[in-house]
Amino acid sequence: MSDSTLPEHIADQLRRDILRGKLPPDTTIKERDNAAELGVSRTPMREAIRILAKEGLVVLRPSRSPVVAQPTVKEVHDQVVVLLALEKLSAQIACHEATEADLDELDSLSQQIAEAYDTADALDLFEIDMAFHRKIAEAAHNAALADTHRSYLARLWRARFLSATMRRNRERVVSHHSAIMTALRDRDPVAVEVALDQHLGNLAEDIVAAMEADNAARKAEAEAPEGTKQKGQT
Amino acid sequence: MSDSTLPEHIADQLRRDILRGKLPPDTTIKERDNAAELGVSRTPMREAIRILAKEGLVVLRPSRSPVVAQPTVKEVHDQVVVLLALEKLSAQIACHEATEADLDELDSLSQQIAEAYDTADALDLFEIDMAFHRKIAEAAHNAALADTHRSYLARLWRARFLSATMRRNRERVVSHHSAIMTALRDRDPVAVEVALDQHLGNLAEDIVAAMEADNAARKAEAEAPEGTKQKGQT
DNA sequence: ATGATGTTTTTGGTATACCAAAAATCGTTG
DNA sequence: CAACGATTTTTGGTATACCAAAAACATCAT
Repeated sequence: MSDSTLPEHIADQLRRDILRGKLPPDTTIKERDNAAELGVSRTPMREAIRILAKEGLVVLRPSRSPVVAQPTVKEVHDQVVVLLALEKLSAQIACHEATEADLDELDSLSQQIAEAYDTADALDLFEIDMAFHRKIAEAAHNAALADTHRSYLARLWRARFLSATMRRNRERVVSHHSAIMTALRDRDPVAVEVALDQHLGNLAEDIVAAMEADNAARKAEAEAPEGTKQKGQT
Repeated sequence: MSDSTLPEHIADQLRRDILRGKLPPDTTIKERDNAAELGVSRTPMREAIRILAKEGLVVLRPSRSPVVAQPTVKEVHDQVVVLLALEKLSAQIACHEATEADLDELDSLSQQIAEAYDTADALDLFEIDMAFHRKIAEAAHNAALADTHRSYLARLWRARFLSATMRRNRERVVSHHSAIMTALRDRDPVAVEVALDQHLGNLAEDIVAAMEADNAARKAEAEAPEGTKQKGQT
């Protein structure tokens, strides 16, 4: 994923910090300070910020410091709807476009998830799961579709991560994945749509629940800071 | 559409030039020269180029001048597939989310097209048509969906324009639009899907035909250039 | 004390200068 | 004459300097 260009590196760095919660929502990203902190100039930092803005992770305000985006529940829900639609479309197209190699790779990924489910670290597991879904999009052999799907997957990283760590359910995930796989193997567009609806249909509400829990936790923490509440951050 | 920021203005300018064919595919966009030409500095020009790159209108190459993208027929076709899917999704959601005001606006746009079809300039007409389809996406009240849809609409501007100017068919367009409208008024997701399939289903092949014709024309011209080609590229 | 207003400071927007990598050109040599 | 290589030139990448708008702050008048 890491491009070799400096702004991409910076963007990757910031993205990680944002998605992992190190930079909580509403944190200002001052291009001067952040650039200095990373030992780079404002120009590439600026470009990196634009990349993240395009991804929806930070919001730009005219003549004001960009801030880490705080997506509302509705916004995330809306994005999940689009992600689901894109993935369903991908899977349908994949029914007549996927190569055997694609299906084998999907099998492999699905198997990896099943094997690693109990042993692996949640983060690693999550990466494999993302790879599985990304691969479905790629199996349609439609570059635009895969691109847009990947973009949504990335944008929803944090929300999906929250949801996934909250309710891990091995049986559900594994059986859903295998249902998707058999439908793809059968190249049956209807079955694949059903399977995906099943698997991702609850994703929206899971994510909503996870976000609300997270918001509540964050709010509680904000209201009871340890000791003195100094104004002014940094 | 015009944002008030300088890079956006530059991007708009370049986008027009590219989409209208003033900057044909494979033209290099040298940030120094182009910036000087517009009387701005390299920094905003650079940013503008990145915007267009994100939209797929120009391709960036490491340590090389960006060039105007020359999308292959397959690439455009793939994009049309996604656009169609997004618009169908929008319309389906709009069936239970659209307000009366949304529907009225759609009516108005659809009417404008019918009225202006024979009198208006093809470009104006096309703008209205784009507004109609964009409004469908907006009627779903899903910001992410509308955004992505708009991005595809913009990206396919040139291809759709080629296709539209090539085969103008008043009856077809008008009746299709009214079919879409009635389906939306009835808030009937199935009917709206049928109507959109009808309207946009042939779009893919229309565009393919138009692009092939355009490519042939361009190729013929390139093989018989009129006289001197000055200090150009390639 | 409070609100308005002027000043200072912060910060993003833009221009420009400098650098390094990659082409293209030209000269040299086998 | 061709092919290889050094040099020059082109061009994007990066750093920095300057500017303007907006927010924060302080001061003054009511």
